[in-house]
Amino acid sequence: MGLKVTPQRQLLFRLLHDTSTHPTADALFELASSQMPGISLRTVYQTLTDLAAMGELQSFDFGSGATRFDPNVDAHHHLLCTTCGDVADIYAEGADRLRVDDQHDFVVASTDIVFRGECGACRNAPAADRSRISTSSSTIETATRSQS
Amino acid sequence: MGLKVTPQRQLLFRLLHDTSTHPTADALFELASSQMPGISLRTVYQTLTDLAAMGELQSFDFGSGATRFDPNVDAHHHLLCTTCGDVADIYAEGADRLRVDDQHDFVVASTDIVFRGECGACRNAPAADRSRISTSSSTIETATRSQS
DNA sequence: GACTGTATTCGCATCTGATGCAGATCTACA
DNA sequence: TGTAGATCTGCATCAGATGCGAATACAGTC
Repeated sequence: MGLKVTPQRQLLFRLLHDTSTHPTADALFELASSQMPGISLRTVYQTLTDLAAMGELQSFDFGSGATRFDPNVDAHHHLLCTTCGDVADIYAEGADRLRVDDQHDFVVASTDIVFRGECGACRNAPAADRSRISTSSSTIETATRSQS
Repeated sequence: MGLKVTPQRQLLFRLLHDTSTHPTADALFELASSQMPGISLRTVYQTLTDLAAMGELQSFDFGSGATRFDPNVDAHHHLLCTTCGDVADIYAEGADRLRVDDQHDFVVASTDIVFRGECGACRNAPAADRSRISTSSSTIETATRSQS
């Protein structure tokens, strides 16, 4: 017995897979609300939590305060632009050769790698434009907060 | 003009450097309160924020919901035990050979690497002990919720 | 040692992200 | 179609974190 198919779940699943950003629950709620007025933020949280528990999503926290969700469940890593807050998936070269030295008695289950820096769009954008960028994507709100 | 030397700052600085764990603001507040009753949680947050801004501390968020602070400001990485929530510093072999492929137009400023898994203490601990320890990890709590 | 300007501390209010709960609603199966 | 049980929703609530203003304490000057 899997999860029941409800319009809310269908919508959220579709929205997640249609976006290349890594939206927060709140950003997803905004998106969903525009297509299904009345959907509850509580439902968004619940659905995301369920999907993550089922392994259909990965969830991350890049220190912005809000959890981000990623429908890409492959072993992959992330680029985080500290200017606009955008997150991109990446398969980093050399990641499989990382080692924890033996003096640490530790069994590694997974390895999270986050490259922080500046994306091309932000580097090329005039300073004046940057604020515009950071308010126009769905990840925005995180970006503006992190700059304060 | 640097920061003024106050007893609160001296205490917090000492506590941070005396501990090998990576305490949260709240944990540090508990510690500080035992040695300086009356110290304010607000002061702890303020001091940690100041020190981090000055580069005397690194702050991290491993997805537990609470920011952790680390007086080790060298370029280093972390082991996170998903059972007990403990964090250890590590200098991972191969980290300097990680590459972001050229197709990503991205300038890397820093690289965060977190190895998630189980520490020796938890692996060797009797099962009965684990539940006592395990309340601090958010990943666990997420997993258990999803089953309800 | 006393004085003074200013940084710091502290308590309270408040914000954001997230979750618990219970009643209303809806899905899926017989 | 009827029904059991899952799901949705709104509200209350929690934790971590921060803003603000008044009280306090530090550090430099005399």
